[in-house]
Amino acid sequence: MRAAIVELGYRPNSFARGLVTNQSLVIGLVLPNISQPYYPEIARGVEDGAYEADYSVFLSHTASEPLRELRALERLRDHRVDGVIICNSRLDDETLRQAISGLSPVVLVNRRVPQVSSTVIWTGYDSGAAMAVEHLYAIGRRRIVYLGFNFPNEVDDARFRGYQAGLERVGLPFDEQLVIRGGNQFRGGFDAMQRAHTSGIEADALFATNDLMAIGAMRYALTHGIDVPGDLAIVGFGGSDVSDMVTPDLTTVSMPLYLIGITAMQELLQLLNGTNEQDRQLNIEPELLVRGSSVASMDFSDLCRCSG
Amino acid sequence: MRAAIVELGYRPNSFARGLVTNQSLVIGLVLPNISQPYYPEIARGVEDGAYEADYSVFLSHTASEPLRELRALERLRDHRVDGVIICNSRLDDETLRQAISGLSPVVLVNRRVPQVSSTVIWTGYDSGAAMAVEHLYAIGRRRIVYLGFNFPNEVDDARFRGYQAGLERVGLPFDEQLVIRGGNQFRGGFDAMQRAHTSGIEADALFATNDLMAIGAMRYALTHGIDVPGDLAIVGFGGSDVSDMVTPDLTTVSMPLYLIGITAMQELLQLLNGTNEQDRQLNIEPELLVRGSSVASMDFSDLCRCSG
DNA sequence: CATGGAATTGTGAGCGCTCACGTGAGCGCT
DNA sequence: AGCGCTCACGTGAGCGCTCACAATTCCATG
Repeated sequence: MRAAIVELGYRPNSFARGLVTNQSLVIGLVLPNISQPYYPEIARGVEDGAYEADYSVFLSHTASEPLRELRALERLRDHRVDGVIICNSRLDDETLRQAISGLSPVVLVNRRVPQVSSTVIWTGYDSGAAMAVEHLYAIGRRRIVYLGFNFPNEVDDARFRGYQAGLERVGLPFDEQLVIRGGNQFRGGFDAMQRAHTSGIEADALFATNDLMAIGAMRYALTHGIDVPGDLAIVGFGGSDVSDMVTPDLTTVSMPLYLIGITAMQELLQLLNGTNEQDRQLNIEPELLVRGSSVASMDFSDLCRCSG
Repeated sequence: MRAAIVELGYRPNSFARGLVTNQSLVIGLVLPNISQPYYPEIARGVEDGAYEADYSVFLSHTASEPLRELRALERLRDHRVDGVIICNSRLDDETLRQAISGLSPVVLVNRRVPQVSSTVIWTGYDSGAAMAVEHLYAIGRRRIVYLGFNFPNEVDDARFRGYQAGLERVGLPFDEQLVIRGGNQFRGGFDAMQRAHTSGIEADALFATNDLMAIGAMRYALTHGIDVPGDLAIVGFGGSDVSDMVTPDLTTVSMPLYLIGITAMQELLQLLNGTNEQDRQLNIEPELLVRGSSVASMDFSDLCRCSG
């Protein structure tokens, strides 16, 4: 009998099974842009966690458009997914609250919504930024620039608060003039640095809200006679792969993205099993990788983390 | 009546519908590693194509393990997906042939399997590599190193053949001594370049089989008194984001990854509609981005492609 | 040897949909 | 008015599974 099942290649029909059990063994992963840094690594964590637990994952890319995110969520509901992980939702609180309500177990990554029952995974953006400031202080820097986004963003705000908190902790005054802003890519960092430089800003360190902007700023500095880290120590945020391919290597606050992904998945599974109560909030702490852009160069091979 | 449907929030049950229609409006995307460069961009193309056509996509990451790929394919079959896109399959011909046979419409990306009915999307690795060689020849270089993988790989082979073809086309002799190999990451390129340098290789140009290795080699060169592009012109392959964040910017053969993804999806949709016959093979040609690592530096702002 | 209870096997309803079919209304024509 | 036609609508079977319950088997015990 059992042998016959194998021999005839019988495979249960998931539609029929789902129809009666009302579960699909599928979860949905919603993120703004799968081809932006960070997200692939989170997705990998989610995928690995799901694979272990015999779940499959729907990938929904929203192109950072709220409307598309909403449609994606609807589609997931129509497909009767068992749960959903939403990264950096672009929906406003009210819309998100409504969309979630029909979806049962939901894990939110890097987004907090009041009065919604869902687990939240939050990365220590604030503490990471404070860490960067303390590091720069520890190596003797006293005038630390904050390079942030030139548009409103919850995550950039959190890092900015962390920057301020870090200054306070080491006893440095906050100076509005040391805050510069630009687009969230390489070019944004380059241009912001250029404006700051030509307007004669006085600084000996720079903390950027993400790695690309830090690299852009570093590029400007190096091509305009500013030595890094001699004249200007630079720290980025993200821990992206690029950060150790530039010269000098970029000191960066590294987020454990894979861990975030797999944790989100595990939390979801526990919600599915009923092992966990709702409304948990988990903080995942980043880590400071000290490299050549903040500390005078050592032997290259000691710094290189690539395994080849 | 129609109003009542909307008002009561009725949504058809996809299980029941699937049970009778035998289609799921879902396709599977199988790839070795979602967090490696290139794949996210392909995935984005696939997702966008699917979204337009009201399809959802299952993401299956195989961690480059054949066994896991096989299990992923089985799971997709169990979920009754309507079609599958497989990128760079790690399965051997026979296993892949069997796995595919139960899956109906399949689009293979960067993998050709004899005697299997499936559409194949193939990137012009060979022609792209030849393009790189011709470019290096055009700027006066005559001793062009090939930096490849130190393990067997179909795609690296194709680029190597292209390199040889390029040499032949411009009338340069192939020299075994100019072929160096290493691991497929930054460190692999760095180390291979180091070995070549210490063993006293004579060369004025280098073509690497991917961007990371090219950047590794460039890093070694720059930190050991070899001027790039003065003494050594370097061309990479891939067109990854990193390539224009290093100094100097890396000349690279850029693959239209998004196009590959969306084309794969469109081919699959046509297979699903029966609009297309099986066994098509599509070639997608790469493009050479000439930048600072092969051509003496111009004003930086002209070279920067970032929009910020 | 009879009998109770556990273990195994068998049966059928129903999950929510689609699709084929049957019924009846509606229409234009003679 | 009567006929034949089309079209709208209602009805019911069946997709393949699970789960509750009935039927049967089997063994251990009095």
